[in-house]
Amino acid sequence: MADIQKYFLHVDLDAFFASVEQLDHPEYRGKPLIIGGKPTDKRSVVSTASYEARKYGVHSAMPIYQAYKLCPNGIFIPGNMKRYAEMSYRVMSIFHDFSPDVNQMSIDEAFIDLTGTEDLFGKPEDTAMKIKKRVKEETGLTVSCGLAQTKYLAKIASDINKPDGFYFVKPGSEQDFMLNLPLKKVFGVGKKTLENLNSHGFYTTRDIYEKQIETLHFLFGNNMGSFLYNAVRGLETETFSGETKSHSISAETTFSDDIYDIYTAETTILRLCQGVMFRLLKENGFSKTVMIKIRYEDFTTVSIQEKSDRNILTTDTFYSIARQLFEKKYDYKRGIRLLGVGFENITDKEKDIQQELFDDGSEKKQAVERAILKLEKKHPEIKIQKARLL
DNA sequence: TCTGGGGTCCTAGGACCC
DNA sequence: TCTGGGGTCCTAGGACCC
Repeated sequence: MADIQKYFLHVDLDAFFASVEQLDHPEYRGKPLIIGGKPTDKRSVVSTASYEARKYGVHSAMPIYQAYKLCPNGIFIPGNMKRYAEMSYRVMSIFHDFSPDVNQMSIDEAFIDLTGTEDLFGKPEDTAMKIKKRVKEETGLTVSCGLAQTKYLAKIASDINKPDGFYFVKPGSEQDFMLNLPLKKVFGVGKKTLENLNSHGFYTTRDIYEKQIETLHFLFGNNMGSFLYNAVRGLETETFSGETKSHSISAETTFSDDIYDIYTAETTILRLCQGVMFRLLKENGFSKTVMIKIRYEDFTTVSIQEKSDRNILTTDTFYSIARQLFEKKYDYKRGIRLLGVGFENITDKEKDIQQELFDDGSEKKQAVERAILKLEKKHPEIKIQKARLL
């Protein structure tokens, strides 16, 4: 039997937050709509811009005040995550009707494994069309799809014909596809890597293709070198291979004006700790590692983490460690722009039971108490009490 | 015109051990 | 007393993505 042809569809909701708002508010339709904050917000950035707003040059991650300059007649709103999550759920549910293997990557995108679904739904490119149609009919939203034999190529392909787009990287055309792709569209090549590539005379994917792997290793390191070597040949498979090694939960906040007083800093840390602790409990996670992050007025960012010998189970403990770390790290002469806290290396309950057996304090405490009992039996004249009861 | 918030992964250096 | 070479683990910082 020949190898089964694998097919992955990457589906991306077009200008998701803005599109939901335009659905919910007819008065926003056909107008430049910017989700992110009010034009007067000092340090907000654009979360999503409607396609009408993009015509003015507004795009994601742009400071709001800059978007306002480019598009003073735009409608600026803060957004409503609860509503977007609800719509996202509805769309993802549709995907599940077409494959048991749906891999949600974020609120607005997912991979759907269409391998072996031909008997049920027909050719994968037809299935892609059916999915687009159903999403449109049932939610009013449009999606852009990329179809390919690897997730990596499907991901890049979904970006080719946005919005309401579809692109199929046909089996056998993978390398051609990559060699015709602008370098900045290569997923995983960001601003810094692009600059680095340019500085070594690489301006196209073909420039990379023409070099030996040893050269790429030497110039960009083994990892990046191999990644680039494979990517331009359409052979990259590591990027979305799954199996995340670690998990973390964090929260951070940027102050509208830099702060200089410890009291505000500590109050903020407490508030952030409460939120993060709540989220950890909600997902039944356990963590021993607390992290805090400080961004100073000049945008330099430092962080420090500490692994405790037991799981952090209460906000009190979490906060007390976070505050200690803050005091240890904080350079008190400098203004603070951002504070963040988080848990790292989160594990689930089952996995953690093993560790609990030997480093949860309860065993030690028990051992100590047993020792005390023994001692008291032997020497009835000695009375041992906990320090706090004396 | 100074640059959000929530994540994951990679790298480089130091500690520690053999 | 001037010193090798791995291997592994940990930490801080940074690149990248949505």
